[in-house]
Amino acid sequence: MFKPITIKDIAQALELSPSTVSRALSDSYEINEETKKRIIEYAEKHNYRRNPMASSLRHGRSYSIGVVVCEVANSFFSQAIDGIESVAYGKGYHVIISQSHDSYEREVVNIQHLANRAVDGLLISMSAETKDFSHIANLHGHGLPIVFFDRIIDSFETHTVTSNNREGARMGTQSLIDRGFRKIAHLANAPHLSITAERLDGYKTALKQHGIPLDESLVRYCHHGGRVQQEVEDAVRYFLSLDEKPDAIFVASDRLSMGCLSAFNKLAPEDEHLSVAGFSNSDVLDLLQPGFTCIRQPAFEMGRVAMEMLIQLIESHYPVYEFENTVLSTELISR
Amino acid sequence: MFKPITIKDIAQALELSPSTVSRALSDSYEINEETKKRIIEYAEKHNYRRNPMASSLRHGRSYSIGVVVCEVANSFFSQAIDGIESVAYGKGYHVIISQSHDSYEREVVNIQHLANRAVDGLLISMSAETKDFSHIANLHGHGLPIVFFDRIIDSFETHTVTSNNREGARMGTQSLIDRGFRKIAHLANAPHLSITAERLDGYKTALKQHGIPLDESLVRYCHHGGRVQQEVEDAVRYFLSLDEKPDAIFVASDRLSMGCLSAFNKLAPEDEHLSVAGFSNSDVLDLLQPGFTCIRQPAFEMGRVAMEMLIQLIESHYPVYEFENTVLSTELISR
DNA sequence: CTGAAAGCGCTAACAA
DNA sequence: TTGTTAGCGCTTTCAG
Repeated sequence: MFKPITIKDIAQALELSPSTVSRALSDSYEINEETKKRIIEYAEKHNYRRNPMASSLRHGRSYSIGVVVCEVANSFFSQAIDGIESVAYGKGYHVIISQSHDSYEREVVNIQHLANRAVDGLLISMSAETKDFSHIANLHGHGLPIVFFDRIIDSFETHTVTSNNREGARMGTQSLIDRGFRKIAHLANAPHLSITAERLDGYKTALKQHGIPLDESLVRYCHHGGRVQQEVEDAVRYFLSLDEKPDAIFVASDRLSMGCLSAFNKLAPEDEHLSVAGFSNSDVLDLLQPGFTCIRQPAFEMGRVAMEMLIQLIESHYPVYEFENTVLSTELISR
Repeated sequence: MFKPITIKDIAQALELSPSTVSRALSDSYEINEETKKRIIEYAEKHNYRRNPMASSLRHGRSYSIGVVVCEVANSFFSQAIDGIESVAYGKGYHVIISQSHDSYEREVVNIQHLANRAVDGLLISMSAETKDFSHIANLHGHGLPIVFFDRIIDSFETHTVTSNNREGARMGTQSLIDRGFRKIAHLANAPHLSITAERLDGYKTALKQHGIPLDESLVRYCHHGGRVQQEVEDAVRYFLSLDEKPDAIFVASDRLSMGCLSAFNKLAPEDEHLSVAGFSNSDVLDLLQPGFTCIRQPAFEMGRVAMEMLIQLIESHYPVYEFENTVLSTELISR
């Protein structure tokens, strides 16, 4: 049905060889200006576009990269994707987004799908469920360039980009302490995510710095990262059921913050109040909950940096042995 | 660097011809079960994957489709994408998502980028800015299968999927009327979008049915679809400045609803109240604004149907001349 | 400055 | 049941 014009067609029409046309179209210096002009004009007139598949096959490169995130309907990730795209387009790369929905199984399928040469490299933020990394190890072992961002794993020798989760969590928790709260709960993400441990650590540090003893019963994990609202509700209900209720909560993520606020609205009695601070890149949350103090990650920047690192890996002609672990700083937005 | 195993490698190792291997791997009936087993085992052991580029080049098909939406960080579109993916994966298609950010220019670039054989077909929801369709007309004219969904244009002979915007808007407006409001404003999307006209129409119908005269000054458009918060604030400020302020607003979209609620929070005096109803597929909005009545579109279903139609176009061996304009129904969620 | 030819990996006639 | 061959569209030596 859809039969685009090829280099051969142009060559025939202009009575030249395909190689000449190819060269002219990539603006080779060894082609007569006159001829070049003729070719380019003809190509434009018949709106020729290079067949990317043939080109890729020839080069052994697809000029596209795969991004694996848990979901795109998430301010943090969509901002990161914008950052990725901003670099990718500039360097002539395509971006293929794929969502794991925080399911291990889907993550495996998607990565497999992307991997075999359909992409030149992978930008991965781990799913909340993933504990076994062999699907990635395999590809990485065969030399597929991979950069991890945000939810990283350190069992691989490669570049990573994260934000300063410890410091962010510390600042967030401290902001609650500064407002006079002492019984501060922590609503955490899935336990085996890198960000979960780091943020928990920051929370603990803040408590320690102010001589507040850590109460393990005030820390609750959400194994599905809040994707299942039920688990958030369970956690909030648990907090509300305690003899000594917490007077504030420090929440580990965007989605959890939303879940937490809405669960609280639903479960708590009218007159009950609870102060919440947490990680969030959501404008909506800002807008609708003016009192909400949040830790903002430089998501766009993170995407940008990750993509730049990936391109560096892809385009390097020698194997790379030195890896960077970039840590960007977070920002406290309090009101 | 990354050098995956090819059919030729397998053939060599097993002392067979590439074609035999190829056939075995696509489970051809004409290959000896014994040989087939050997080949498949070897392939699995060395985890062979078919090079999609070569395969595509050969078939003249990429088995991937492009999706063009304004943004993914939007409940409606991310749900629609989930619907699209659910069908696509089942049928062996890849989904390449690209965001126009409601900019005409980016839409043109993205579509160009996707079009030339990198994809077998396109699923498009128009950007708010787009008035000129020649970039699409061109491709469509050359036979590239295209299905429009949600924000459609009817200057093309092809399938479309929308929801019943008129009826949704009518129900939403009526719900406000039922609650006793008479001065109902309408915060509309960009004027040249199909959905804008339809929703405006539904709003008018509801007013008419209840004998409320239409006051044109109560209708305000957002030319950037609410992407620029300023324009939403301007509209809200305008409503608040009227001598006869509206007592309710019917809002045309997700993003506008958020913008509107937050602008109102920001601009209106404490004691001022305003009832809002509007189109929205956002869970967050539901959660944080319990009083918000919304019109929900079957986004997932819309994606599903659009993708099925597209596959039908792609896989049809004859030119298709009969086109369907599917309209799915919307749902009123009131509280 | 231009052309001929080979080959990226895969598949499908055609032959055997 | 298996092999041979040609070619998808593009690029790049190598040879004029």
